[in-house]
Amino acid sequence: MATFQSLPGFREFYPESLARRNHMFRLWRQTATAFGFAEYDAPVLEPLDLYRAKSGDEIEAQLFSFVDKGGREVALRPEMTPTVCRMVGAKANALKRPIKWFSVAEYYRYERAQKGRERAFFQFNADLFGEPGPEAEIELIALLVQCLRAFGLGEEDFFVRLSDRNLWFFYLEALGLDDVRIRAMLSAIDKFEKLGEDAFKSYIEQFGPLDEGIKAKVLAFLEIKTLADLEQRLGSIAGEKLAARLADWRKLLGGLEAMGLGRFVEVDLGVVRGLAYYTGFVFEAFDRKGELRAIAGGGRYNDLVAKLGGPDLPAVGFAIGDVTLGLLLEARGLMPQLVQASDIYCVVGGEAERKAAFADINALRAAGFRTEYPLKDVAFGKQFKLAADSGAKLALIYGADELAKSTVKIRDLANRSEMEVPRDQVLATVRDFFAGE
RNA sequence: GCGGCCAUAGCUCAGUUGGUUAGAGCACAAGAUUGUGGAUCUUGGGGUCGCGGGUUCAAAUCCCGUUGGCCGCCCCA
Repeated sequence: MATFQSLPGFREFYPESLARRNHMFRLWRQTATAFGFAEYDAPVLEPLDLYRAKSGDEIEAQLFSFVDKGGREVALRPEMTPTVCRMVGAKANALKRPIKWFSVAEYYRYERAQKGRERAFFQFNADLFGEPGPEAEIELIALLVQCLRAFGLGEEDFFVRLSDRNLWFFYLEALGLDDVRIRAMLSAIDKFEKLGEDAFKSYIEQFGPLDEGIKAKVLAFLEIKTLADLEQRLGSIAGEKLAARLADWRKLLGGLEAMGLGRFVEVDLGVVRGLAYYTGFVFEAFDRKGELRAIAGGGRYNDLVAKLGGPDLPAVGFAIGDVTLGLLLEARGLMPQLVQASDIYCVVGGEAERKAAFADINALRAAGFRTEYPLKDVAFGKQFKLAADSGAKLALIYGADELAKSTVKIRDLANRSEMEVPRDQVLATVRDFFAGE
């Protein structure tokens, strides 16, 4: 038992788990690149004020923050959004629109670790700046869906819940609620699933009694499951803002439908997303069985770039975490067993044969073939077992017989066939073999 | 930050009402096996029983504290 343990919520990645992590990173990068997003990176340590400015003082309790030796208040980044807003804001005028960026990075939050939640975790982050219309949401939700489908997850495994803070705002406004009550209502709606209908009804009266008719209308709004439902509910309510919003909804869902992704997206106005700075569409991805916490979340944040000192720049973004997605992939058997398989295993007889093998081993490795050999003398029989264990496709046999003839025996470990080639043709023969694979 | 359950080998676990030197399977290593395969058999290494204190002639076992894990609450950017 180790005297020194790793800190709570911080994971150590042994080769097998690092391979799984890299598997995720690889598919995320591949997918984002295919969507035309460019990768960037940024500092792990930031001024504490960056997060205070974005999320308020309460955020500090959830941060790994401290005073550095220069007396600066700093924090390990808990998310990428403020950083990327600063970066984009600083060069907004020089960047081609739309700005489509992504990153894969580690984040740190001082929270109690739970299933699906660690104190240090990785996120895939994608953001699109400079496009105010729902075209941006189409692009991002399509990317989100594809980032999950790339692992082999299907519509039976996950779905995206789509909501809209603007729609709520305009709707509640049309129902006659003032600004303060609208905000209270949004926070209540966020808790609706947990509270249940009765607790919800009393919760929303914390700023005073509320007309039963309004309560009923809010609850009915939460029932909405499709665009047709939404159009029907809003049909009786006049208002330019609501009409424009409805047009955006049609465009967004129509676009996703046209991409063939309609079956992955559900209208669910119960999604409001926390304290957030979100200003329009918001969305979250969940596993279908509802066993895990959110796989991904995001939305529009049109005010944040300006709030952090940049120009007015509309933006939409989302993040996928590695922890919950990892759990889902494990549960669905979609996390491949990524063993480090060799290409070639060299079976060596003794010291003289080893020296002969070394020259070839180095040449094979320089040519990019993953080549292994026993570091110390091992019985021949055991070496073939080691060769099989290594996952190598070929065994190169350097024995006394071969050395005498200046040849090497090459064994195809899959079909157990063997051939003998002159030493100077080993590399060429191996190249041919792997080229033909 | 709050509450519940848990902690024995790298992993999964056994360990009787407190009683000799804490065990098994898997994994790892060596041998059987000096030229051909994921097998088998034999052997071996590996433990401050999470850590600290207490009760006792005697503690893996009982008590207290602490650290860590899992689950839930708060939060979830």
